[in-house]
Amino acid sequence: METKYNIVKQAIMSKILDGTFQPHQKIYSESELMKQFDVSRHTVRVAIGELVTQGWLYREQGAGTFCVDRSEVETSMNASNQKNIAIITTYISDYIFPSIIRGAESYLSQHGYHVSLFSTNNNHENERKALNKILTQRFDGVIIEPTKSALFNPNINYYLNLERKNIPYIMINAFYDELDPLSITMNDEKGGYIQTKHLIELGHTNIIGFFKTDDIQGNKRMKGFLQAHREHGVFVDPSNIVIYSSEEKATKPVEFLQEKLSVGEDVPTAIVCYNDELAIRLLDVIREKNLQVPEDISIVGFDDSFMANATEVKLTTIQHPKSKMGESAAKMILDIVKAVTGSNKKARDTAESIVIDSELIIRDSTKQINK
Amino acid sequence: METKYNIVKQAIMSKILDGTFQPHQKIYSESELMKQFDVSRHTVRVAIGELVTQGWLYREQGAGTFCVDRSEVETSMNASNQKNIAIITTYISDYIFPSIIRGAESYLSQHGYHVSLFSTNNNHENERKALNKILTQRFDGVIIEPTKSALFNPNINYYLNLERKNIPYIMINAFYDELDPLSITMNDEKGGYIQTKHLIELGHTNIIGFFKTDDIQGNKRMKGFLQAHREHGVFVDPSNIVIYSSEEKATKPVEFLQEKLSVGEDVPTAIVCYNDELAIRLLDVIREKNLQVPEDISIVGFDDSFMANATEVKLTTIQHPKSKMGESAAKMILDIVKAVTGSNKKARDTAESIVIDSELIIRDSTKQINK
DNA sequence: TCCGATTTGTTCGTATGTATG
DNA sequence: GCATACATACGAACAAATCGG
Repeated sequence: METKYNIVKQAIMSKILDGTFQPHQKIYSESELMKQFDVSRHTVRVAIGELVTQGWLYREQGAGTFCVDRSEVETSMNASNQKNIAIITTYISDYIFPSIIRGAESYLSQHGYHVSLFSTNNNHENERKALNKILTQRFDGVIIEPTKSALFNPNINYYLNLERKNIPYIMINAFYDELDPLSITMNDEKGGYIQTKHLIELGHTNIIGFFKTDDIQGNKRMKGFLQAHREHGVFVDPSNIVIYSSEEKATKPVEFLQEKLSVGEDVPTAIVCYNDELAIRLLDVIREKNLQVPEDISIVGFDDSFMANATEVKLTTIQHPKSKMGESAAKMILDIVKAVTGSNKKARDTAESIVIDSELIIRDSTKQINK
Repeated sequence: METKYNIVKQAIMSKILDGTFQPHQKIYSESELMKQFDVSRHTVRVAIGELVTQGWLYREQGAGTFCVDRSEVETSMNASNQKNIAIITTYISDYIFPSIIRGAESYLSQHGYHVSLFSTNNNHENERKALNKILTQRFDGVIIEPTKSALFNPNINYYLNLERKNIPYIMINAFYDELDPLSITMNDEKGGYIQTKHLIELGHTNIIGFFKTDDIQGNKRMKGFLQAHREHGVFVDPSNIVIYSSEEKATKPVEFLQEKLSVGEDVPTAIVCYNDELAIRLLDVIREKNLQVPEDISIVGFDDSFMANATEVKLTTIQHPKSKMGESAAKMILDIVKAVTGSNKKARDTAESIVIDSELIIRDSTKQINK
């Protein structure tokens, strides 16, 4: 027990225990300790190394070696360092979510984290169950795609509980306004705006807009839709705005368009869709009525999903980074997680929400109108 | 992560996990490792040091370094019934896998289990990493979609270690023959058979078959393709069979068909595709050549994916249960998990692999030929 | 019981890389 | 840009424990 590194180790221990080194305070540098004990750097490093693995100190390259706050250790130590990140999405298999999940999974697994998946099917009850499990078991962080973000969220308490338990979370695609969380979202208002602007500039004035309004995205896109009309001095026929909920997505817009195209008069020349999924659905309706896209009707999607390219008529749509967004979300949550566990408050405070700019991708489903 | 000591550390970890180093067995001496990795003793000691502090190895001066018996540690750890199921797939975001994952997630979360996701991108190295994590952390069961199932699998040892650790696993879509595991698969041979039979009965005799042959599914579908020809007395032109690997999937088949259609003579009248993804890709090629489906060329897909319905020409294809398969897999693994933990061996022994019958879905991409 | 070969433990010196402030 | 501090890596030496002959 009278090895040199053990002497150094014990000396440092004493200073921690007698309070000379307070939590988060920098201890002597390695070269300082070399002088004090007249030993080599290697010996000092062995001594400090053992104290680090035993959880008394932590090192920060370029800054120094610091004393750990034991009180914090016990709260986070309560579970084995499993390195788990949870992802809650509305749908796992549909649409753009698989890509988002893949992007996140790829980044997280590269950094040694597990990815646990929960899907809510856009249902608050399921969201509650998922949050319940996350609170019960051990997770280091959560990436959440909010369920029905435009409606009042009955699970607010669960989110507040996450905060109380020091489990960081971020939101993607949308966020609950009340919580003011860190988030990565699209600029949906601008998206709706440029969808519509594009059509107006092509000469369209009779444009139907379909918006899913239980998610906040739909509301914002509608806002952009209206703004584009206003700015270009085009009057919006109120009956040209169709709002629907997740539950109605397979029926209401389709039926509305069938009706509208059957009447034969006041037929719209263009359609703004909440997303590509709807656009594809409406494409079928248009085909049934023996109309051509884009000759008879122009149509704009949103999200640039795989669907936009799978059809014969390649969709004009708004770009969505998908797997890149998943990756960004993963990076953001890991940065925060490390800041929390590493008792380095700085990164947490400097983290900022990201709003991704919306850009139009022009393909073959929109066309200049010649009246 | 690419530090020398980390390389050595990971290498030793692998040998522990794949069973090369048995509990209490002596591992290579420091000087041995120095030679093997061509590093200094210091580096070797750092690597071993970390593994010792992490509880994988223990050192005895004068004797050597030994492997810790994890089973002793884990039986006590076992108490924390975390209820985790891991799913390893080749791709998370592509094609039919999201649906499979959703089916499994839905069933498992309803039964109080977590779902952790791993994707291999059809790469053995990534598969190894995933298995590594599953062996290291605590999982109750694993659902695996094999990576390149037709090729020799270098990770067999990891699977055997799963068995040794009493972590049950099942395979979906395909399986490694050597392991003879419980599995849920399609009847791929019949699938290829009825794809082809359908075309032959429509009068086609000049049929190209595209098969991805690094997965076992492709080999079986090709077998069915050949059998259908044989049974109907139709000669197969060897140049009409195109095999490709995952890496070539975006290029080789497309280029082959472009070439074939350019020649102008001996143009095929029908195409059998390994899956819908390829069918859609080839549909574009056919369009470029100003040919019509199904008037000029009939085409049959496989899997009945979302793509089969997204295009203007709805694909004739083979039905795949997708989310139902995920659900079945989830049910099967839970049954086994419960049997193992409940020390009720019966259910485990009675569990049987499922082969799902293949059925043809006839849509608009195939047509009677009139010569 | 002792010897010698092997193996891990401790310590020093040196050099270069990288992050921080 | 610069000094400081930690991170990785090589080389060398001697000490202490183990084990087979």
